This record gives sequence, C-alpha cells and structure tokens, in this order.
Amino acid sequence: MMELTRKGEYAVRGIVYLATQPEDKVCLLSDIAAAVDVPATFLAKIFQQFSKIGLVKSYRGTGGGFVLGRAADRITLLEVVEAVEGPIIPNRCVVAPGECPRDVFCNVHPVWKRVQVQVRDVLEKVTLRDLAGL
Amino acid sequence: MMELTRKGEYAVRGIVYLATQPEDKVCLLSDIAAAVDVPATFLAKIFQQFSKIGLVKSYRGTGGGFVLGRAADRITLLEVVEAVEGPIIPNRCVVAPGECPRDVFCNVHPVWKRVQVQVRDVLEKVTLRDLAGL
DNA sequence: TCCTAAAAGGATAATAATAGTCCTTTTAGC
DNA sequence: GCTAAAAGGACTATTATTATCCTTTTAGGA
Ligand code: SF4
Ligand code: SF4
Repeated sequence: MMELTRKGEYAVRGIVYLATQPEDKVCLLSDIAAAVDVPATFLAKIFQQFSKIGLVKSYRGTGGGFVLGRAADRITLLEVVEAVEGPIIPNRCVVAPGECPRDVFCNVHPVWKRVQVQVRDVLEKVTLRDLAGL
Repeated sequence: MMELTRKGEYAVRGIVYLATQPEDKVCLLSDIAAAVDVPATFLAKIFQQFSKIGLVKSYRGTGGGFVLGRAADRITLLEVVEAVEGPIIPNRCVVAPGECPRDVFCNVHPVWKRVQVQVRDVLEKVTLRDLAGL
C-alpha cells in the first residue's frame, strides 16, 4: 500500500541527479538516464512533465538539454512527487468534502486527512539540495 | 498517489461496522454489506482474510456470521489496513536493505523510511473503538 | 438423516493503471 | 540545409483492481 510507482521513483532519481550537477550545466536527457539507470524514453516523458510546470527548464536542438527550473534548495521533494504522481491522497474522501456521502458522520475520514498532512509534511521539508547531498 | 484501494476502504467500513454492534452479536455478512454499502461477494473475500489472521471470528452454517476477533479497542486501523493491503511501503527500498542497489548512498531512502514511520504511527494510534464512535 | 443457512474457496472476467516503446514533429545551432 | 535534441502522439504488454459466479464445507434444526 501507498507505494510509489516506478515513474515517481525515476522522477526523483532524475531530478536529484540534475541537482548534483553545476547549476548552469545543461544536461542531456540521455546522460541523466544513463547516470540514474532509467529507460531514456520513459524519463523523457517525466521531464516533459517537469518542464511544463517549470520544475526544470529545457532547451531544444543542438546543445540543448535540461537544467533545474529553480535553485535546488527551493524545490521540495513534495513538488517533484506530486508533479508526476498527482496529489497525495490516502483516500478519495480527503480530496473534497462530498466525495463520499458518508463523510459527514465517518470517523475514519479525519484519520486519512491526518495521514495526508503527515506525509506532505515529511516530503515538503526535504529539498533537492538536501537530496543532492553537496 | 498513496491511494487506498476500494478493497481497503471496504475492509475498514465493514469491520468498523462490526465494532459498532454489540460485541457478542453474530452479524451476517449480507447484513454488514448492506449496512456499509459494499458488494457482498467482495466483502466476503475481505472478511475471509480477516478471519485467517484472527481479526474476526467466523461461524459457518445456520446462525453463523462474524464477530470481532478481539475487543474493539485492541484492533488498530493499521492492522486492518495491512491485513488487506499488505504492509505500508512508500517505496520498495524501505522493505529490506539491498532491494535497491543505490540505497547505500541514496539520500532519498531515509525520507521514505520516515514517511513509512509517520503513516504507521498515525494508523496505529487509532482503534476500532475510536472509529466506532461509541 | 435430510434440508437449509451461511461462510470458505476457487475460477473467471472486465476494466483500469503501470511501464514502457516507437515514430513523427518542432526547435535550435552550425 | 544538416544535425542534435527535446516535445508530442500513438501504441503495446503486463499487471493490478474490482469485482462476479459457482462449488464445497460446516453447522443447525426439522
Ligand atoms: S473513510 Fe469515511 S468518508 Fe472516507 S471514503 Fe471511507 S467512509 Fe467515506
Ligand atoms: S529512494 Fe534511493 S534507495 Fe530507494 S529505491 Fe530510490 S534510489 Fe533506491
């Protein structure tokens, strides 16, 4: 239960690797993929998602590649994970009131909410700089 | 991400309902299923899992049904969830050292461990008695 | 002992999600 | 115009989820 998918795992690996590189260095997707041992075509999709929301900046054509969209200490693990896995939702009822008709009287509901807060809290306190370990 | 499956949700609903009943009352699966709005055939499978590990006691034949295997305040939400969803594993590397060859130098690894601890902690502190709301 | 109630177990099936691959298109540098 | 590299789209294989249905076992009661 609550397992990160490969996609999520690959996403973290890839962007953490970027964070270990000099911040002005434009990295090739193929290099990143090789370095973190992820299928390049799959990682491409992931970085496209990152790019759309500005987590990374991409340059096309010769000399192109990727750099972080912000300083490594201003990107949290939570952002990275949510970018590819979607929001942290331990149970559908936490997403919005009314999702489950039982939520008005349900005592379990607040527990899932608590789980959500705790997980988000852990992930939010970790930045790419922490993970790069420099 | 981290979403409980229907099975898990149904499992919680079903056993919480049992906890709201008088503790010596043998409840029919069909009644439980109707009360918590879950397909009876599906809930049957879930309660079979509960039964195997003693979370509920089952009686077959006429007058049969289910009762809690222990007092409601001695069954935690964690146990219930893990019974049907398996252990709380935010990422494969937390299950055992060596699962991922990178874990020796990986800074992300301990974060997932922390997530695991936090989630387990929240769920462990809640018992069926709390959830039954009596 | 036979009938009926009820859970246990097993097989199967439809749908959705995951984990990719491959090909074409766009963009940019030389 | 050639080449490098990311972006986008279509497609596929595998696995997990969400069930349903049928048969078997167990037990109670007439
Ligand atoms: S935990 Fe309660 S509110 Fe949430 S989905 Fe389950 S029954 Fe509904
Ligand atoms: S978080 Fe680190 S140790 Fe865990 S699977 Fe990913 S790379 Fe491996």
